[in-house]
Amino acid sequence: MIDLKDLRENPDKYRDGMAAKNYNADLVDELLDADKALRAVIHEREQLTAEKNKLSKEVGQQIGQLSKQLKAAGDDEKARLQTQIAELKARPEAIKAREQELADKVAELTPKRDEVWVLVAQPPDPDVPRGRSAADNVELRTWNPSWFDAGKSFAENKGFDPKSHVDLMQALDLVDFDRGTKLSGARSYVLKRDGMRLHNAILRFAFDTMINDHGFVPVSAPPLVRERVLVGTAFFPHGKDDVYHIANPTSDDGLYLTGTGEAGLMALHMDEIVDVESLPLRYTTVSTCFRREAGSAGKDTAGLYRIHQFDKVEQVVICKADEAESRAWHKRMLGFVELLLQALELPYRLLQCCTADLGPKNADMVDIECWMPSRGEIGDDGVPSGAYGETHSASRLYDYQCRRLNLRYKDPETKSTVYCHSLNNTVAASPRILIPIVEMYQNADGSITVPNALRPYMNGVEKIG
RNA sequence: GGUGGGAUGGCGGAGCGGCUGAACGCGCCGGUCUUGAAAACCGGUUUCGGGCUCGUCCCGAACGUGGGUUCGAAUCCCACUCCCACCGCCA
Repeated sequence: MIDLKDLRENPDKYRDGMAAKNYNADLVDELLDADKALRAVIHEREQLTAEKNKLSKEVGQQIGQLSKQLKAAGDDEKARLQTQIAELKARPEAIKAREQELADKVAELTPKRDEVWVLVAQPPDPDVPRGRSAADNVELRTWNPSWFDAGKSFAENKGFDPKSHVDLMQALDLVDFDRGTKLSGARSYVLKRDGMRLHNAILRFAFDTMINDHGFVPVSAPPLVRERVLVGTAFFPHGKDDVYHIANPTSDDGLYLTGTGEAGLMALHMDEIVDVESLPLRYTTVSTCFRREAGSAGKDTAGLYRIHQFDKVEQVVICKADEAESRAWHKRMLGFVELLLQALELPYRLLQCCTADLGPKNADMVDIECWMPSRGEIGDDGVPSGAYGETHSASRLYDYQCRRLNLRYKDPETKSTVYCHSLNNTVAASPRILIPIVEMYQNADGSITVPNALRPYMNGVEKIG
């Protein structure tokens, strides 16, 4: 949700922001018009109400007195009192009629304004590269473990051609797609044996680093939430198609399954004025995430890349409304993930998302992509080139989300209540991250070496298969 | 699924037609006292909207949300949303 005051003062910033994100910029002017119309009506009504109140104070008590007298009065006095009361009542009653008209108008115009308001996106920051599509994202930097030279092919690095995670894991009975589909349809899977253990190991490792190394507060929040939560966290209305709605044939509890732990973590303090001393709030959670993947039909249908349900360790930071602090946290949160991926010795790159790839709520977003040998173009020899695949996404939202969530703190300097800033980033999403792990750690014989960092979480197992 | 109770400021909690933007307590801020602190005492401390002579300024509105009654509603009536308790059912 954007700041309407700022919109009135800098409409071009929002028009341009919408255009940069490939959204309909006309919505900005629709919002301006709706805002203007509503305010005009509110202003007139408020003035009338004020006048009415003033009159009440002046003549209201008199009317009360006269009404009492009327009851006790004799016939001749009755007529006089009645006239007097009628005269006194005339003005407030005239106001009332007009006031009612205006109140009706407010009731009509407010939802109209709100409907457009939630659709206007946060403008991208000026330093975010402008682009037309994800193809215009900019690589910031890459990292590779000592044993992997990114300039060479997988075979040149390891002495054999890579198998895909699907082939590797199926051969070792770590995953069962057929039975997953039997139970839950397309994009479903069953993890088994050390496949399930590896999945758990990465989640536990990621969760632990956030708690033990970076001081985040571990949380378990409901993944089943009210609509209010998803509107507040800005997943609705834009992303409504991608969310599962839970309902019975006979009743609808109005609950939705969250697509990320971010929703629950951010909504924890919805409608609160948090103590400024408690900021920045740093939360981490591990939760199952549900996504309908509407609109991605036919994309990444094979394997564990794009699935309806997965588990994710997520980090969020809620801090003071300070751009420098917000930006610093963004960098730090990316750093936490880099440490994790380096501990896992997975090649990755940081990708600055361009304006077109941002999503409505973000001012800035940096993705982290891990190298996945099975992705990319398939060569003449039938071997895929390998490619980076998105595993993490770090968003900087300023107060856009907290404004919707009505999440504020009292600034001791200015003594005013201000909306917090919020940020979020993946720590580890599995099983997607099993793809680079399994594929990078595969051996010529089809076995999979367990990354050092995960062995404590696998009861010391060093190799699968 | 059934039956009750409730929703008031940062928090707790009064008020139950005009004197209430709202008692009282806690918290917080400032002051007095003190070498300093605590205690005590005194004063202050809601949010939202609008205005311009942008000032620690003026005006207005708001007691879950929306409507109604009334000259006047936190207070009465209706609907909705949410919370709580008990019973049943399930674990």
